[in-house]
Amino acid sequence: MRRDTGTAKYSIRVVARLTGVSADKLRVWERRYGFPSPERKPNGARVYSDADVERLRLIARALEVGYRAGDAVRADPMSLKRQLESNVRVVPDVEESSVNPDGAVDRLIAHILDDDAGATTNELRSLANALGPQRFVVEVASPAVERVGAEWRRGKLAVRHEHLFSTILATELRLQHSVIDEDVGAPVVLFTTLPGENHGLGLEMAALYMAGSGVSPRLLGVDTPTDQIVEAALALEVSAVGISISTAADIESVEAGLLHLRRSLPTGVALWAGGAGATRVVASGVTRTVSWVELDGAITALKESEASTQAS
Amino acid sequence: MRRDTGTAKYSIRVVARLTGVSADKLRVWERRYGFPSPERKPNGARVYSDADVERLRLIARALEVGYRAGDAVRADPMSLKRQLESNVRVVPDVEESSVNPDGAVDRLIAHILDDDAGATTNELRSLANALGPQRFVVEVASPAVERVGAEWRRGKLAVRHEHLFSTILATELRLQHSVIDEDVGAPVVLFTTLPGENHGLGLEMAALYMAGSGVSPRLLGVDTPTDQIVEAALALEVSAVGISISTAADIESVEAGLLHLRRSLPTGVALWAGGAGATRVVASGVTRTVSWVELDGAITALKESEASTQAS
DNA sequence: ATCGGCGCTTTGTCCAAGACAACGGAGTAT
DNA sequence: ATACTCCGTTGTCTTGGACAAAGCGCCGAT
Repeated sequence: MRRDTGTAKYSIRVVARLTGVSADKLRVWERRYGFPSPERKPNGARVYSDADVERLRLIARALEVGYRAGDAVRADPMSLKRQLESNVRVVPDVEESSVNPDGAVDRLIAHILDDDAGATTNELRSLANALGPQRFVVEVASPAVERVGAEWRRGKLAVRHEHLFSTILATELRLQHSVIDEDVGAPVVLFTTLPGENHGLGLEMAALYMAGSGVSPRLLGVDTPTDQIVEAALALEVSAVGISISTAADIESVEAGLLHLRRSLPTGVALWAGGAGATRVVASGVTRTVSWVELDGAITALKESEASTQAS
Repeated sequence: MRRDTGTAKYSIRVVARLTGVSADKLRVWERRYGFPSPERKPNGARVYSDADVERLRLIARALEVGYRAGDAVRADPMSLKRQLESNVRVVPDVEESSVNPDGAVDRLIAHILDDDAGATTNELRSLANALGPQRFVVEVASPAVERVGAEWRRGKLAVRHEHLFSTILATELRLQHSVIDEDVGAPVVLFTTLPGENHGLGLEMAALYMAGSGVSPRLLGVDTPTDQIVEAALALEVSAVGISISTAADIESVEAGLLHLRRSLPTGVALWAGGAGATRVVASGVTRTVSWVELDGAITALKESEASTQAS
């Protein structure tokens, strides 16, 4: 992302906020381990790059999982990334210090009940750093959204709690997303909702999930007319279009919208229907991606067909 | 507060958190003005007392109102307290900066027309970094939103362009917001929209603007029932509630909602109506903040009343 | 084999003094 | 009045050093 016109530069304070690594730590790591060694302004002030921030986030993740600072900072970023993705706990058992997605949702609910936006944000951020994009979406964000809905139906949470949580989670999802670098050759997928559908959290989660698995998501916001979806898909030359459908959606208009989309989109462009409301979708030519595993399958299939057509 | 020993002791880090005065500032004030001059642990680490924290809070409030640091730190605490209670504003309010969006908005429109999300993001980010939160909102974000609406009405931009731009701008606004740290003692303001209102960009802009001017905004998302707004306001102990109203809003239900809010909220809690649709609002007890200057005025008034009532 | 001490190492935070950019006020020239 | 320069103020950044807490590894005793 954004590497064409001179990469973004960050001061030490901004990097500290973006990565959760204190300014003191950044300096002492530089002194001891040689990374990060940012450029300097004429007066000596450190100027960090996007690449620095990205690698620092990786390191922050490693630390949360149990790596030792020196090892994580000195490690080769690529292999470190592989290590983290292979999901291997370096520290064997660990009385589940901070990385316990199960208790995490409980903690989040408690913070929301307290109307404590700051604590909720902190919890989400450290979880996101520890787990990485995909696990964060699958193990935290998605269950938390369901749980909030359930607690609301049980009457334990008020509407305002749900609103507050949605806002905070959406912010965190976008923040995480904005830091991920895009692969240049990655297939592009357009995410949006049909007219009348105003629930956008599913889009944000899907987008972050994709961004972490080598796909370039493009968000078009909610409540988009079908012809506009088609136009955007053509203009962006996307490989697939993802539609998020909530439980509250009117199934008939959804079906109609999906069929219209399927007819209007080029056959080479896949059409995915995700979200809790997508279980009811039966339209042909539409891939249902209700669970994250299914979404994963769709991504894999997309990449494969991409690779094969590209070979021609 | 006991005599010699036994009072609570705080490390520099804790004091920074407690008072909102950064550790750097604490040290440099000590060096320059002689206060605070805490005791030391054998190894030299500073140990602050309750009295230090109390006086620092006072100083922080004085700074907020416009005192110069050196004066406030050196001032006798008792007379400083009296000064603050007498509700005198030292610094006159801010002169409105000249609205000069350069060609930035034009460039943004061009990028949106190209469906170029990356370039749009780049442009927005560098503008935000260059201008700072408030000027970014006033001189870029706000005019750009208006301009996109105008171009859409002229038929130059399609709905999808507007959706795309809204998504990107909202992301950037939240990103900028997340980098700002909150003042501890800052008044809290709740931002949301009334039921039926789904346009949230105004909220994001207002929130970022506020965050840059010493107020802690709390976003509650769009389309919130009035009783939920009231509950949230009470739970968060906010000083004001900001309602964003778009041009498309139904003026009658808006008026009804505002009146209901005004009746249900404590009299001490201000009620602001902002956004393009707020020009038509006539409800009494509601402060109209249609322009950014008006919002500034409301913020100033809020801080003043805050400072005077806090003298308990 | 397991457990409890005991040093060595790692790591994060704190310290001191200095530098400087951003800002505002005061004085001066146009 | 307006614009300009100069200077004091203020907050944040810098370096390199110090150290406490926690982690880690080793060793001997049970």
